[in-house]
Amino acid sequence: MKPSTQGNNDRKPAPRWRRRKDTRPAEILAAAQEIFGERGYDATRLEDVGRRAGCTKGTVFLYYESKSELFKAAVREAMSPMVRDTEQAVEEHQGSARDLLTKVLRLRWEHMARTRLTGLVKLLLTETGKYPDLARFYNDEFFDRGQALLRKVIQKGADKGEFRKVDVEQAARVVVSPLLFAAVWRHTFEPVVPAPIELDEYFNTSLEIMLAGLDPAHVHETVR
Amino acid sequence: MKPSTQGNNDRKPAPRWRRRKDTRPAEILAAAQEIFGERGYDATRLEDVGRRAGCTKGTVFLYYESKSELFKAAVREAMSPMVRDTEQAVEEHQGSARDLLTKVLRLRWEHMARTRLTGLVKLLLTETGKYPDLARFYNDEFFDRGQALLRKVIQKGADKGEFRKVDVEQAARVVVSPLLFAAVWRHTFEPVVPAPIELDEYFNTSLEIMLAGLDPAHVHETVR
DNA sequence: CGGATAAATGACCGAGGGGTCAGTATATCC
DNA sequence: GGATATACTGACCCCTCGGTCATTTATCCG
Repeated sequence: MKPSTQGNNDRKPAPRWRRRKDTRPAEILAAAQEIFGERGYDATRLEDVGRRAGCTKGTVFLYYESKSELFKAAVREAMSPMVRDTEQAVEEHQGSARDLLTKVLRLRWEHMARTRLTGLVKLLLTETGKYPDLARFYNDEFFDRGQALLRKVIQKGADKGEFRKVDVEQAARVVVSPLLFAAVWRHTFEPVVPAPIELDEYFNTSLEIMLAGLDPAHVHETVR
Repeated sequence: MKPSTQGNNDRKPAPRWRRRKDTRPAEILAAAQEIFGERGYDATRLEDVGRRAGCTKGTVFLYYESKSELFKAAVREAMSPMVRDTEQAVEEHQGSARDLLTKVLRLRWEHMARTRLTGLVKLLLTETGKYPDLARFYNDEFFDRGQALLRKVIQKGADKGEFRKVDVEQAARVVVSPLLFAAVWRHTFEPVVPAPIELDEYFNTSLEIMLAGLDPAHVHETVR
């Protein structure tokens, strides 16, 4: 006798799959976030996403219209908490602009370093080049909001005399670039390079430089 | 009589193509640099490269082994001058470390902002993720050399007391990140966003912040 | 001029993968 | 324990694109 199932009950040969209309979307989304993050947009096969989510490609299409819609959903779900947390932090903050800037950058850093986000941030920065609608989506829904926040913080610091007078818009970009660089680095070069970045050292150094760079104590004329 | 050609000479019906064994490689390389830069690695069709170079896909393969070899050649040709110039600048420099750092960063900036390089730098940072050999190639042949140079400059400044004591390796990364961010930005988001970055403003602001950030005049303790 | 050489072509191959859908297995209801 | 509804499957379609190669055609040379 072929022991088709465990135990004495040979009536339920353990169904090959189950219906879970309500949990599927989340399962698929989680798998998509992982795999998109690991391999990038193009290299992600929907069949693999399905497999990791415990279903088939067909099921993926049952819940998401297309690859690019799935991607957007994955990004949205992963990034929203970060944006929300950061906006809240700015709103509630009492105290120096220095501390606030530190807090905001650190919050972003934590999110990016410790969640599935790393991979997705890198992705957005990079592979969206050939998909203008994805680029626009990311820019409008996330990047711009983040930058607006940073501009606000820097402007506030400048007004209170805690920061130098700088071009606020450009400074906001300068200040995030180390974070973005880290995201790109980790997912592009770290895997092929012997020595990994010491992440916390890197972040702390970048914060040091940024804070010192914005400090008004400076009276050097810097560039000609 | 069928007027096969212009004028009186009906013997040379304008050849459909010409032999140019010696100029083809360069033509193809130039086309490849442009198109890779515009569209990224995957989205680049060798047929399009051929067309822009004035030949067919078949001819491309006559001079380059494969797509990835063509890509490496394109990158090598585009990046070498920058690396060479920068290394030379460091070698020959007399004067303050501040000036040297400024010079090196500005040199890189000029190269990246004004040549076909922008597109390729962005590419390397991004799409190489799924092609480990390309990532390794770029890291070994270019990125590492550039970073070594920056470390040297920063170390020198620290030794002479012109810069603060910082984690040199991390600082070298922080200092380039605005440049890399700009490369990514221009090729990913600028096309889909109304207002472009004011490039020179951006660079100057970033230089300001970096130089001030490394200045030893600072006695704040910055981060806890 | 005409034959030899080889540069260039373009039709072709095959793998890969997004997207579809007829059929099948599971859940539910009576 | 059917009968019905539908979540899920997996084989299939078809297009794209890197890479190949027999054939075509420009050029060289005697």
